[in-house]
Amino acid sequence: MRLSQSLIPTLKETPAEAQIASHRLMLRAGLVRQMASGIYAWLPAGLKVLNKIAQIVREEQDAAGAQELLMPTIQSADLWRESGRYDAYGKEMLRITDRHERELLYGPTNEEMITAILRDTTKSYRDLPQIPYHIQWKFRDEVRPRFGVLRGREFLMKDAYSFDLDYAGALLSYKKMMLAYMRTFQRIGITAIPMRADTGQIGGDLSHEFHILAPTGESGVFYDAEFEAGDALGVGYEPAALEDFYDSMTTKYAATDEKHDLGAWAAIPDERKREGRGIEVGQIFYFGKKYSESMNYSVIGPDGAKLFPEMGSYGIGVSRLVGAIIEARHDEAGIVWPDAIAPFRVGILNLRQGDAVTGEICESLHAIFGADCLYDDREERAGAKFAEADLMGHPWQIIVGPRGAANGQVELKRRATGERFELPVAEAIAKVRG
RNA sequence: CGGGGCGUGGCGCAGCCUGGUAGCGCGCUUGUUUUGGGUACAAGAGGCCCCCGGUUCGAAUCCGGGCGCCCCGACCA
Repeated sequence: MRLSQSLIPTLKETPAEAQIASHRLMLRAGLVRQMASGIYAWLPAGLKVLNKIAQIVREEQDAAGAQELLMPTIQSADLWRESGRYDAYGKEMLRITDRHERELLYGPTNEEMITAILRDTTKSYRDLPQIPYHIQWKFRDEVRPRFGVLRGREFLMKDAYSFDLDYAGALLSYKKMMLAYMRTFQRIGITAIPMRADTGQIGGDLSHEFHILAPTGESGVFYDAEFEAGDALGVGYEPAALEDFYDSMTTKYAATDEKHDLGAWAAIPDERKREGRGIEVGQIFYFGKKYSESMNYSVIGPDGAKLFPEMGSYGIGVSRLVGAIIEARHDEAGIVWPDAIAPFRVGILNLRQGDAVTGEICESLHAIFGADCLYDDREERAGAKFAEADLMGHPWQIIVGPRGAANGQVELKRRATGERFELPVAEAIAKVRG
């Protein structure tokens, strides 16, 4: 992609409304534009990040045995009356009336709808277990939207729902999702820690929140340093491995300030105590038969008797993750994207636009990296290009100046560490490719 | 939902108190200059001053109403 032809409206100055780092940087780096309070348009670079995160989430959900589908954003009020949540949900739910005076709503979550779908399509115990999921926009009419996409009203969420025949099955689904989540966050390139949580609005009795560590996080978190060493990508879904993994996640201490237990905390050796701030980017729940019973969803068991499935639900805030990752990964100059989700893996900086030698090298690099690179081919000074590349946070920068170009050398800069290497073009390419 | 604040070119702001035909910096366009960390000079373009109503010879400015947005708190993927 050529920067001169792209729709990436970077800003030199910070818009007045943006208070926290991620919001400022998302606006300045041209990822989003606010369209209304808590409602954002995703511009090309922002959408690339969103899509890359969604793709990792999707791959890990699939690996855990979940199946993707897509439910609508608009739902019927009647569905919510079945579970009793239409009245219970309150003003956060955006209620809509159509031309025939039918009551609709913009979905804040999908337990009712997915239960209705399974109720219509699964009749026998042989049809379960199932873990359907989708990645869809949600709307919650927050009293006070803030922090950019971290607390928007419209947000993109992955929500999965598990349906099992009994408690043991439900617990297994829960454990699979826990592993899928840890694998997902690790692949994205951030540290996330599961913490025991209240079940809130959704109801139930087993739940974990996933917090990623960021100095500006909304909640205080306390955890055992051993979480930092975990490697979920090395864990598979075989029963024994899954069991061990789940135990290791749930027996170590981790809590938000709300649930902090001073007694248990005291038992941890001082050198393993970690305190910080966290941003919640996901939550998983087991809630049993709450919806299957209230919505009269049963399947016929092996003995011919009705059986109400055991359910759980599993959310990841995809759009929130974009903001949360930036909170965790930025410096004074701008964003420091993890490699896996950067909008562009590499930025190419032509320090002397119009020069035949630098131009030729840049064009060839551009041809090689294609959509994975952003070629700064603007008629700008070197300083401006450096500043924008740092702002946009490309993991790698290939800096092509007249000095080195004459000798076939370019400068490779690693955004995260600031390391620079003077290299022949071919070696720079190889290094970026890893 | 309680408390506070703000709406003036794309962005950041001044002007408003003490009405008199709108200004600064950045960005944008053109030219010259510069050429490795947001360059300098010059010439330009761009504004229903959030909306409606009122007061007045005259309203960005005063008065009334509305809408939008932000911040603090309570609440939340």
